[in-house]
Amino acid sequence: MLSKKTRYALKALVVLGKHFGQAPLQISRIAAEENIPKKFLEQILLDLRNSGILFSKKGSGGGYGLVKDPAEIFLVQVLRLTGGPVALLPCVSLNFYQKCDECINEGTCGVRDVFLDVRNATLKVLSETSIADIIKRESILTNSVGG
Amino acid sequence: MLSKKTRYALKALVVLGKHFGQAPLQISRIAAEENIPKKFLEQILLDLRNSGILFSKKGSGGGYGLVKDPAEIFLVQVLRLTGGPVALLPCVSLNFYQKCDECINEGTCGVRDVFLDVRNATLKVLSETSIADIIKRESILTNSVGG
DNA sequence: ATAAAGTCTACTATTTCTATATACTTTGTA
DNA sequence: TACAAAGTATATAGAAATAGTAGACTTTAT
Repeated sequence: MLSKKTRYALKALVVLGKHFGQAPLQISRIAAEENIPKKFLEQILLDLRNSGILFSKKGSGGGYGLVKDPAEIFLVQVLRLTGGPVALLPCVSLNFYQKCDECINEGTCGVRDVFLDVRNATLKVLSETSIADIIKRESILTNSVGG
Repeated sequence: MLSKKTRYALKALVVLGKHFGQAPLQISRIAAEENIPKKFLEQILLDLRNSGILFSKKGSGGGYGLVKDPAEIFLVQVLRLTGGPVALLPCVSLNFYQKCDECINEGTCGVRDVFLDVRNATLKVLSETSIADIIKRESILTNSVGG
């Protein structure tokens, strides 16, 4: 499962994506709009800023905005920045690799081999989908409900 | 990430799969072979027995064995029995569905929509792969290293 | 009878996650 | 220039999940 941190980050980026190119948005506004605890969101957005995908502006009229076009922010990146797991086993992770404590021979481990396939399948979706795609999907879902 | 419980369960089932049709295997032997804490493994195997995929035999000469052919035990099932997550979001899980606390409209949530795709991709691999497949992969990996 | 195995329940320790608190800095504007 | 609006930074607390351990009990083969 994704952590709440990752989920909140995705939701916030979607909101920010909808306002790309406009004036920065305040944390409190995003928090209210997406039902996210404000103080928690502060930390998350700060992280995202420090990793370079958001800019911020202090003081009155300040807030956060996307540095890049939402079409260029892919979900893998967000998961990785917020520490969310892509792989289901540490020994199969590209960015957070760790040997499994109990494992005797990683090179011949059949379990590992299958979860490499799982990781690749997951990664394909997450690395092909951007924040802009999520926004598109939302508008499709909204319109198809409406009529 | 999979829990250790799930990992240990998979490893144990692979060992048991290799001995399918033969005399039952002792917990202590599986634990030793796979570097799994014995007491922890006891609980896990007991769970798997109570859910019907293993049989057990008490007393001297006792132990555990697979009820079904390893070719008929698929990884999805093991993950679900051991509580491991398949979906990355609760609102997208088939067997452990939960509404996301913060979510305002599930039906039009773009994040959810993407993670439905992710779930389907993952599920495809996990529901097509059996314990027997893992054993096959292991022998392929072992032989390709050997020569 | 005894020893080898599994059964069952409870408990504890550790870690990770989620959230909150507090004090500080920058910036716009009255 | 004071003040308020915003983000910055770090620490800490609380909660939940995970991992592992302990101990007493039951069944079965010899």
